[in-house]
This record gives sequence, C-alpha cells and structure tokens, in this order.
Amino acid sequence: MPSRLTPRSAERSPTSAAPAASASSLTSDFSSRLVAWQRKHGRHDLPWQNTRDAYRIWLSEIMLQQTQVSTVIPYYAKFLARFPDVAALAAAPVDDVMALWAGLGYYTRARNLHRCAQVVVQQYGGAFPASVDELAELPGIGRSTAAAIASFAFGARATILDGNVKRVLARVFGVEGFPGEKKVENAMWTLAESLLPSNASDDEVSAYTQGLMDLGATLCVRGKPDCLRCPFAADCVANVTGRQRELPTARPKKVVPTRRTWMLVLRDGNAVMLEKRPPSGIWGGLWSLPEAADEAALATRAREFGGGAGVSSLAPLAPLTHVFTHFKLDIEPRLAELERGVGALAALGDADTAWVALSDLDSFGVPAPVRKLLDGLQGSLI
DNA sequence: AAATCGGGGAC
DNA sequence: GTCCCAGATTT
Repeated sequence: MPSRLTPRSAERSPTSAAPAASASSLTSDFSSRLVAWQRKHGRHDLPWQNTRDAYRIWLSEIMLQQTQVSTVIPYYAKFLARFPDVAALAAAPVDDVMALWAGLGYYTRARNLHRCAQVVVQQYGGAFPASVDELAELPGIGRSTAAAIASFAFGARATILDGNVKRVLARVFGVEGFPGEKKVENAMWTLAESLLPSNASDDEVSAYTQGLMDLGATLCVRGKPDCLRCPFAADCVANVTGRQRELPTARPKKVVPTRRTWMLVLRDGNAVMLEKRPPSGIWGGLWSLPEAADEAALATRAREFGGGAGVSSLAPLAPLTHVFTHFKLDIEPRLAELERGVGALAALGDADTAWVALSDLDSFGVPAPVRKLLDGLQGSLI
C-alpha cells in the first residue's frame, strides 16, 4: 500500500528547468510510484534477493560495486558454496579469498571483504550491525553500500546513491552538474533522502531500494533509456525536454598520461617466475610478472632471478596497452629462458617470488592483462 | 576509443 | 574533509 507521505521540506532540486508545481507533486509520491513499479516490473529472482541474511546481502553488494549483475552471479555462487557464513569467510586464509575473487577486478574489495568478515566475527559476534552508521564503519562499506544492506536486511529507512541512482535523479529531477563533483553529489544525497518513503514496512523499504536499482539498471540506462516504459516519463525533466543524453552531466574531459613498463617472462620449461606486488597501488597484492623501468634493468633482474643457472638474452614479445582510468600503461614483455633448468631451486626461500606452471595460474591472483599475455604464451608452447 | 563506477588512502 | 585512484565492461 502506498503509505501517506509526510510533507517534505521544500527542498528544490538545483535546477531551473523543472516546473515547481510538477516537481513538488512528483517528490511527494515518488516512492509509492517507484514501489508500485518495482513490484510489477522490477527484478525479483536475483540470487541474493528474497533473503534477510545480512551476510548474503553484504556479499552481493560488495561484489556489485563496479560490477554488473551477470558477472557477479557465478562468483556469488562460488563464494556462498565455499563460505556459507561470515565465520567461514573470516576463518579462511586471505589468499584463498583472493584466488576465488580473481577475475572480478578491484581486488581491494576482496581484501576488505575478508577484513570485514573478521571484524564482524570479532567485534559483533558474527552478526552484522543493523545501523547504517555502524555498517559504514566496516571495511569496504561506505554510505551507499551501508544503506543497501541496512534497507534490505533490516528494513532501515536509508537511501542508496550509486551510479544508477545518480542517473535516475539527474534525469527525473533535472539535476545539473557532474555527479562526481562534491557540490552536486551532496545535492543528490539530500534529494535522495527527501524521496525516501515514510512509515514503510520492511517489504516496502526493500522494494523501494530495489526499485531505485532496477529502474536505473533496466530502463533509465545510459545509452538508450526506455522512457516509454518509465513510470516517471510524464514528470521526468530529461524526457519532457528531450535531454536524456545530456543528463547526467558528463565528467569533464582530461588527457590521460601514458606510462611504460618492461615485464619479464622468465621461463623454465612450462613454468614462469611470478612476483608478488606491493599491497597497495596498481594490482595491489596480486601476483604479476617482474617489472623494470627499462630493458637493461630488466635484463639485470633476469640474471639475478636465474641465480646459478644461465639466462638467455631477452626476446621481445608483442607489446600490449592496458588502459586505466587515469593513465595508459604500455607493457613491453620480454621473454628469457633459464638455460640450465634449475629455476625451481633458484628462487626458493623468497616469499615474494614463485615459479608457477602456466596451467596453474588459476590458483594465483594474476592481473587480467598479465593473464592474457601468459595465456598467449601457453598457446605458443609444445 | 571513451565512459563508467563506491570506497579508501593520501594529503 | 577533499581529492585522486583503481580495472573490467559496455557502448
């Protein structure tokens, strides 16, 4: 049932485009219309829905940060099978968690996931706290994820504000400005809070939060929003004014610098030398190929890794470019072979290096471009 | 080729 | 408090 909504403070969205009368009536019944739409047209059978288990909800929300539903589903199933509850996850070695996470990206999420499980076990006796503020203190959980968990698991009246919601709000209410900008984001938080349903049951709260997500993910998409099916089409500033492509305001452009690195593929038969990266920074904590800032330095490292065994000269492999948000990375791979095949002995005793069979890369967390490079190498063997 | 996207750490 | 960074995917 659409609950009667209490009068809102006269928050005006920071736009002059929305007619005041239309904006205020929309604000007052936004939540009831969204809930009605969600119940009829939203998603109801995702693997992490239809539960109030905060562990399952938390796990899904962490995985869904920066990652789409279809990608998350198999990982979510793997994690639940291996770690059926927060205590099992907390008790596992972090390397097991990293290996299971490999391929999902944003690996600090995996380390925080593990840390968070341990905090929940040690400080909360294995039960997630129910308040948004306590949830947001936990590793890997910020304001939006805390609100998602609190609303789904505990029926809390708290709003999410992720990329989908920012897009919906910018369009429906005509919020101008790049949402990554502090001022604009603050305005969106205020607007989102003002739209929450009052006196809603737990089920209504869940449907509202899910509705925000589903509307942005299924109708109000970036490229071609399906405005004909949208419950807010008649009131939506972007739709009414034909500005779907201009809202939300795009990030200001900036030129990205290019960096170049040399990577060593040191091979001993079917195995390659991997090196564990520092815990923070690019690919933090993952296993990757040894690097150097130029070819000569890489050759020196190759000889050092070779230890007593001779090492061939470096042979160029096909260069590749990996694009991050803030820079491009040109990778110059160089192949070297151990000449006397004692590599397995050469690096023993060093916790930051490992000889890994190409067929065994799955059990290590390896960055995607490095994995691709090594997969190509495996194809060329035999 | 360009744009996206929540949280944490640096500052 | 504010700014800057991370990586895989979609468009």
